[in-house]
Amino acid sequence: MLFHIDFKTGKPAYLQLVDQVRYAAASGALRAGDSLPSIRPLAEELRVNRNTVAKAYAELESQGVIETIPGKGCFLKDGNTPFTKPVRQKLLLKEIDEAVVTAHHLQVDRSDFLALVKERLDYFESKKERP
Amino acid sequence: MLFHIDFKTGKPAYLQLVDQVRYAAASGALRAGDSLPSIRPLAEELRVNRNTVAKAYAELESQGVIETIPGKGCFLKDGNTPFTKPVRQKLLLKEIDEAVVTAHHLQVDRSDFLALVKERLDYFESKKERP
DNA sequence: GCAACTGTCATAGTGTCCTATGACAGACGA
DNA sequence: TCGTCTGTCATAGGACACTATGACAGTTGC
Repeated sequence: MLFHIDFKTGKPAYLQLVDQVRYAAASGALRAGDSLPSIRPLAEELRVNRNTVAKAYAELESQGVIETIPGKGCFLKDGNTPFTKPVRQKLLLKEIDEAVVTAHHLQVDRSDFLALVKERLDYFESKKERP
Repeated sequence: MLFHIDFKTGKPAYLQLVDQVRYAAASGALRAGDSLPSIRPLAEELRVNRNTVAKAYAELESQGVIETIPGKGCFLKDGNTPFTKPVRQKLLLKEIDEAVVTAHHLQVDRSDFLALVKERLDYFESKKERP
């Protein structure tokens, strides 16, 4: 099974699912046009309410990650964002800054940090190439 | 004024303050041993309840960022974390992965992403050197 | 057309997060 | 010692987030 909910973390179930779908898309486990599991069976498998899954899918649609067609299902969109390059970079900066600040408090130095970043970029890239 | 609360974002006030103190520490605006603004005056300046500031400071203390001495005040700790290097790297991976996944969905490619990371690292480093 | 599937919406209950008020205890200086 | 500063704790109210239930609407295949 591709997705899993951890009820011990305190993080809302629907957000866990959102993250996992985003992760699956970024790592190539899901590709543009792929259909996502439909709401009711997935809810049953994850032991959550169907509306919890529906909320996750709604959030993903608002983020432009998936497209949902009532009566048919939900599908992964191709990655075209509606934002211009400067806007996209600005959105990214927020998350990068958080990581940089955390690195400072964890006393991870520049070279270690960069090595970690490259390692993760390589990891995602390798998974996309060999699905 | 060093800190500011934006009531429009929906993000809890105390978390905004936590982020700003962490940011200030990482950028060198606050240094080890510096005393933070005391709770009541800061609360008044930020137009929040004093317990909201207290909660932020409590959170920062639990993160090991500051040290609070009842009756005296709150002070920035030196950055020694209680974690071993592998543990610290693992904690960082979570945030790095989030940024990498977001970069994928925003279609920011590897070289642009790395450039942004280096730019931010440089930025924080320069601020630490010239306070 | 019917049955079984898809997602959607309105509603409600439960919990918890966030904030605020008031009273308390330690530290310091006049 | 007294006043005033520091942070702390207990409590409570209000808002909102999260989840759940039930009824609804579009799509597909028999």
